[in-house]
Amino acid sequence: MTSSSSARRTTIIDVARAASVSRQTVSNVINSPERVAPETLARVQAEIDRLGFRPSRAAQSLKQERAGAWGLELNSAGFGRLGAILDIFLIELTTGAAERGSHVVPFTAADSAAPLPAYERLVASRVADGFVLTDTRRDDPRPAWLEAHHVPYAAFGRVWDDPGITSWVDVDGASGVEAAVHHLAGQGYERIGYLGWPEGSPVGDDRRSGWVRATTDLGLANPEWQARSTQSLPSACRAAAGLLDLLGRGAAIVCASDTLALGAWRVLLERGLEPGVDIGLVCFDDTDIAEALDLSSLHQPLDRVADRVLHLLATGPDPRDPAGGLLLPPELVVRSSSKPAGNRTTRKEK
Amino acid sequence: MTSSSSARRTTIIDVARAASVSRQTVSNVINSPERVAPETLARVQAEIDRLGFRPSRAAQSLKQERAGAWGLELNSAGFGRLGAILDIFLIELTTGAAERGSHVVPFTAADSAAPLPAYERLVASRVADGFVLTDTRRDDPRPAWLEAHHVPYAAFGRVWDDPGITSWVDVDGASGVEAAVHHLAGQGYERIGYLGWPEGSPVGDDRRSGWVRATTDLGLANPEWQARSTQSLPSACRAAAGLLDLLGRGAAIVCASDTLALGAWRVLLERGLEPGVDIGLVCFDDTDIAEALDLSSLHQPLDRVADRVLHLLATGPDPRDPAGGLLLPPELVVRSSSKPAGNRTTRKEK
DNA sequence: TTGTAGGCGTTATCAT
DNA sequence: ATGATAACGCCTACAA
Repeated sequence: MTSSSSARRTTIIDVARAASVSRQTVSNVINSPERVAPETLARVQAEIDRLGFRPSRAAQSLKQERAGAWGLELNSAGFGRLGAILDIFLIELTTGAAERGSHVVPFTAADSAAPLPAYERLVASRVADGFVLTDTRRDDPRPAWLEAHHVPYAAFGRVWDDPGITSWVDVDGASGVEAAVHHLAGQGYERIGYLGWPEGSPVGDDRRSGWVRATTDLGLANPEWQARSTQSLPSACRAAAGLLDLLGRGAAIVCASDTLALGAWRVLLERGLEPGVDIGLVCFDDTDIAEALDLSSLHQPLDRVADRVLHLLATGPDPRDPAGGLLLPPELVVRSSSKPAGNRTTRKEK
Repeated sequence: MTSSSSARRTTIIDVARAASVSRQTVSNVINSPERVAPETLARVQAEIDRLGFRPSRAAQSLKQERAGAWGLELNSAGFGRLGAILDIFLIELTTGAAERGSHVVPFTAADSAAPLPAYERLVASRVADGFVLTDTRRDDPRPAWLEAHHVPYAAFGRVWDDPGITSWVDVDGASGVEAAVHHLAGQGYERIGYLGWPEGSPVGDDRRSGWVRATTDLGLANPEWQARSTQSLPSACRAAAGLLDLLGRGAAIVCASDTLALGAWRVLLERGLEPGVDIGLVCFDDTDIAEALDLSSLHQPLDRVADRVLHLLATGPDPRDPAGGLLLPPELVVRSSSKPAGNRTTRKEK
């Protein structure tokens, strides 16, 4: 960095002087160009460009009584990192906010189990006009608090506690898994198992329900063909091994996450089976791992989620959408791990 | 979200009225408590707490002519995501900034190859007082531009072009790899190879130099025992396979990244070799993958990097540090992939 | 120790 | 079409 300089940035007054108009006219050129004579407009605009003038955000905020920023709690799940999904979501959100003339202000709560003080600070100091919530959970204290304090918010993830709340967007895990199952069935697989998380997680249960629905619809249902595992690799390997014992070769597995898929992938390797040849594999969340392992996976449309969240923040919940928030379907990215089942007769040549 | 309310937030005047003092006294209570009579202080403080008053950030910024925020370009490498390192760095930076009364303002450049307009906007509108740079590269236009415009900045990553610039912090890749080699040698490994990136990347070359130095120091040097690969898994697998052919069982490999390690890990599995038993493995960047695969890896001290970056921003480059920025050593996290070489005689029982 | 005055840069309102 | 005035909330300097 450099010595903090003395050179004051140019203000609206500098522009006004340079263009020989009042500062109000400069303001009009920026905010209501239609009220300014074309000739004046051009002259002032030229000075604005020449001097590189931009209104001070602080002065605007003060005058307009809005910060022009949305707060985003990082680490609201308490993992100390965003993870592959929120990582990308943050970028989409930041870009989308900029397109709408706003900023994103990330913050962390000292105690992720009791985050409200952090929200309160930002509201009280008027740093954020509202919030984007992520990692919503059952008994999440945030929506109720924000409602009570009349603070705008929109959630990436369902607001579970109150069906009356519609200011959320989520990815439709059930329909995603459903699509994956249909895809695998279309590739010729007839035994399609599910490797998911332990019961009780809303996201996990949602995804599993897609497997139940799709296999039932297709007449391929078998409640035995599933296993549950936490997000640790050893656990995933154990679960995948058990599931593979049940399913046998020529079957397919849909995994609730890429970590689970990594476990399954490892077991396949240990057994000399090749994904997409001996066993079909599709996982959720199109992360680095899925890409690296060339696994078919369900890609979350995070750009659209971010767009919708910003829209909700800007306009409030859509009254045409009274029954609930918006569910966006993930997109299946087909890679080599779900090649047509016919391929499995051909042995791999590596 | 809720209807944007009419309830105006409490201001310093509300507090002044409630406590029957002038607004100036309230200001003093907050900014110079020592100049206020204890009794008055308590009374005013009580009202501040009761009303939940916090100074408006916009008004403060306007008056103090500083935004109280540091800009952070997301996606400056153009990948569309932060990645495992910047993900955590962002959280550390956000937390550290909050401790110092500032915020982090993330932003993206429309064209990550020509990011300066985005920086210029933030400076001109006084949204950010300075910037944290990441993904610094050779011929990076940002440091020079920021210097020229007297905008404070500090980089996570060396500023390569100008050795006179000392406002950066980086992780010492060379010494990290060196430590890894010494660790492996201490575990009894005698053939220690290196799986790195193609020549020409500053970060990669730096890490490789640690391998050269350590193996030379230990008398274990063999320039043949290395392979180069891009960050794609197939490429990593090919390179790892070739390296393993050279090294044979009982050797160890240090990898420049976790993706490369994933490739090596895969090849081991395919050959029925177990990491930490038949082949020692250490990788850089202690990411999810390293954790999931139980690989020993070099953990970057991102909390300290963030702390130092914020310190640099607050105070300017340290004049006691005229020779360059600060290199922090990564910490070796030992997991099962670098168990003592003696273990390799015992066959795995799984 | 406390209070008063002025201004940071902008925009809305109301004149001209 | 353009300009003057006031106000957003706070803080620094100075006055009492």
